[in-house]
Amino acid sequence: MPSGRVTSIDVAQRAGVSQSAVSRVFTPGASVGARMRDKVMNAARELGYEPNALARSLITGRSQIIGLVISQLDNLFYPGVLDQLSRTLQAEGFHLLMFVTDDADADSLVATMLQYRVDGIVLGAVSLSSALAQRCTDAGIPVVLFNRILARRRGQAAVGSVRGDNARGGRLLAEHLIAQGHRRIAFIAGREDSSTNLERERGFMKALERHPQRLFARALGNYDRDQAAQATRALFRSRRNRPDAVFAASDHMALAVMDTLRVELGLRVPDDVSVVGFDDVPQADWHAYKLTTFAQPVGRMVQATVALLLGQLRSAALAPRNLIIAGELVVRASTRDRRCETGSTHSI
Amino acid sequence: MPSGRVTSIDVAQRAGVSQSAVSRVFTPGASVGARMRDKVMNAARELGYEPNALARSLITGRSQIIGLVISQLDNLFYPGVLDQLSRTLQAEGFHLLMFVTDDADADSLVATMLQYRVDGIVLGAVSLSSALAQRCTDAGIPVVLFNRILARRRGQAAVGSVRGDNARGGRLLAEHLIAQGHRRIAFIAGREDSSTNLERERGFMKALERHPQRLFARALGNYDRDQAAQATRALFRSRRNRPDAVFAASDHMALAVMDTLRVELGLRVPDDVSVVGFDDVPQADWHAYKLTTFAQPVGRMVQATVALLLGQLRSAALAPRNLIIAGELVVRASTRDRRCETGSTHSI
DNA sequence: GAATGTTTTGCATACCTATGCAAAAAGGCG
DNA sequence: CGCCTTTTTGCATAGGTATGCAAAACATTC
Repeated sequence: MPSGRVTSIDVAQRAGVSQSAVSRVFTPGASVGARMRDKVMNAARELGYEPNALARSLITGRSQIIGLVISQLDNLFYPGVLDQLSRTLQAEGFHLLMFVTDDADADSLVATMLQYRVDGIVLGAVSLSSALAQRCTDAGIPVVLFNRILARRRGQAAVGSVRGDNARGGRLLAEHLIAQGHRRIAFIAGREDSSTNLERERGFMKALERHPQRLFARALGNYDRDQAAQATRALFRSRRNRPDAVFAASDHMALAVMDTLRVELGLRVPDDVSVVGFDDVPQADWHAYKLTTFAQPVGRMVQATVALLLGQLRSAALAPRNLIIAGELVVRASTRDRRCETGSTHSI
Repeated sequence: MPSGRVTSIDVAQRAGVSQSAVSRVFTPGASVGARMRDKVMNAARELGYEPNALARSLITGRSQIIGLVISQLDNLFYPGVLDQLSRTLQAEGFHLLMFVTDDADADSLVATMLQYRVDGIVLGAVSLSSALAQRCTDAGIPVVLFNRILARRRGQAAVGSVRGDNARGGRLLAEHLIAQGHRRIAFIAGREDSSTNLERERGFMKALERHPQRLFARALGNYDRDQAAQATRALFRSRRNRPDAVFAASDHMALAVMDTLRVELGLRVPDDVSVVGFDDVPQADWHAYKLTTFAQPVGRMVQATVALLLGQLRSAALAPRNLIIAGELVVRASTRDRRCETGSTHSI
C-alpha cells in the first residue's frame, strides 16, 4: 500500500488495469465496462484514492472554481448573497475561491485569481480596471459584476453585470415619501464612487424634481454604519430646521439612522421622522425597525449572476449582458401613513 | 505572440532563455542574475504572462488554499469570522475555498476539498466524522474546528479546535442574572448536537445549582431566529407563571427573543424580563438592543485558528491542540440593574 | 462461423511548472 | 593571468491526470 498520496497509477496497478482505465472510471460519461468499473472502484476504495483536481484542471483547462471578491461583508446585504451564491454554484459543481477587500477596485485580487485559472469571476460591491477586465476577456474568463456597473467606454472590454433596479427604487421611495406629505426630505449617500449610489440618488432626485420639490439636505454615509450615524447627527444638528424624512442609500445605514434618531436625538420614527432604506436586508423586517425599503431580490439576482456566468462559460461566444433585476417597494412602519395614522404594517 | 494561454515556455522563447530561468524569476528566493531577471520580466509583461498556480501546486504539493466549511451564515456571528479569516489568510499568502452547508457534518464537502489538495481545513460551526478526520490526518492536512469540538475517543484522529470559553461564559451569565435578583430563569438552547450549546448550558446549569436554584424553564431554539421566537412564545404562554429572565444560547437568538417579548408580548426589557445572549455580535451593541452578553473575541479566535493551521502546516510533527480563547462578560442594558434601576450602559 | 458494427481498453502524449544536477559563467585573489 | 570559489544557467525529469488513436474484445446478423 502506497504511503503518501495515492495516485491513479497506484489504483491501476492494484486493479491490474491501465491508468487510463482508472481515469475513465472517475470521468463522468466516459466509456467503461461494468466489470472494469467494479475492479477499479474496489481498488480505489481500498487505497482511499481521490482524483487530484489540480492535475485534472491542468489538462482540461477547467478548474470548476469561481473567484469571488466581496468588499462589504459587514454590510448586512452581503452575507445573504454569499450564502446563496455559494449554494447555487455548489449545486452546479463549482466552488468559490473567496477574497475580501476594502479597496474599491479588485485588480490585485483578480490577478491572483487568474493565476489559479478560475473559470469565472464574480465581483461583489467592487470594481475593476478596464485593463484587467481586458485580460480576463482575453483569457476567456467571464466576469460578472454584482451590484455594480462599469462605465463602459468605447472599445473597452465588456463585462457582465447584475444589479437591482436602483433608479426605479430611488424613484418609488421618493414618491412614497412625497405621498405621505413629506416636504423636508434628506438623503444620506453611500459611496460616491459606486454606481449603486449614483443610480439610487439620481432616481430619487428626478422624482423629487418632478413634483417639484427640492432636496432638503444631503450628507455622506459611505455605506458605513458609523458614518451614517454621524451624518444623521449633522442633519439634525439645528433644532429649528430639521428634515421630516430621511432616505439612506442602504438599509445598513438606515438602521443606524433609526437608532441614532431614537436614542440619541429622542425622536420618534415615524411620528417625528420617516426613514427609508434600500435593499431589504433581513434586519429591516425585525420588530425593532420595520423599515420601509426597496427590496432587492437576492435570490433572483444570484440566479441571474450564475446563469450569466455559466452561459458564457459554456458558449464562449455569448456576449456579456447587463441585467437589471426588478425589485419592489416594501412599506413597513418606519414611514408615516397619511391616511390612517396608526403606522400599521403592510406591504404592497 | 501566442494566442490562448501564455506559458513560461512562450516567455522563455521571447526572452531567449530557458524555461527554468523563467520559473526561477517567478519563484521567490531562487538564484537569478539581474540581467536575466530584467529580460524575463520584460518578456512576461509584453505577453501578459501569469504563472499557472495549478501546475505549480501540482509540483510543490502546496496549493496555498485553505478549505472552509461554514454552516450558519445567517447567524450574525459568522460574517465577521469569515471576514477576518479571509483577510488574515490572505495576508499569509493563502486563499479560501468556501463551502456553505446546512448539514451538521461536513463529510462530503471535506472529501471535495481533499480532491483540490487544500493545504488545510477550517470547519466553522460544523462537525466531521472520525473516518474523514483520519483521512485528513493521513494526508497530512491539518484540520481546525472553529467553535466546535469533537468528542475524542481513544485512538481517534486528532483534529485541532478553537473555541470561546463557553463554560465560563455560561457560568458568568448565570451569576449575573442571579446577582440581579432573578429567580425564574429560562434557557433557550441552540442545536443540541453542538458542543457550543452543550458547554454553555452545562456552565450555566452548574452555576444555577451552586446557588442553589433550579432552571425555571427550557426551550429549544436551534440557533435559529424563528425557532427562538417560537420558543419565547412557548415560555411566556402562561400569564401567571412567566420567567423573569431568559438566557438564549446565542445573540442571534437573543435578539429575536427581545423583539418577540417587546412587540408581540408587550413586555419591557429589562423592566419586565431580562435577556442575555452569547457571542457579542455587532448587533448586540445597537441602540435598539444593548444586549448583555458574553463576548467571544472573533479576532483572537481567528488568529489562533490561523496560527494553529500554519503551525501544523510548517511543522507536520506539531500535534493539533484544542484551544480555548478567553472572553468577557459585557453588561449592557438588557438586564436589570439591581443597584440603580436606570438600566444605564456599562461594561466590565 | 464469417463478416460487420459497436463498445471497451491500453498506449502514448500533453498540460505547465519546479527542481536536482552538472556545466558554464562570473568573481576573488595572489 | 591562472586557479579556486561562488553564482547563474540549462538540461532533463517529475508531478497526476485526460484524451486521441489504434488495437482488442464483444455483440449482432445472416
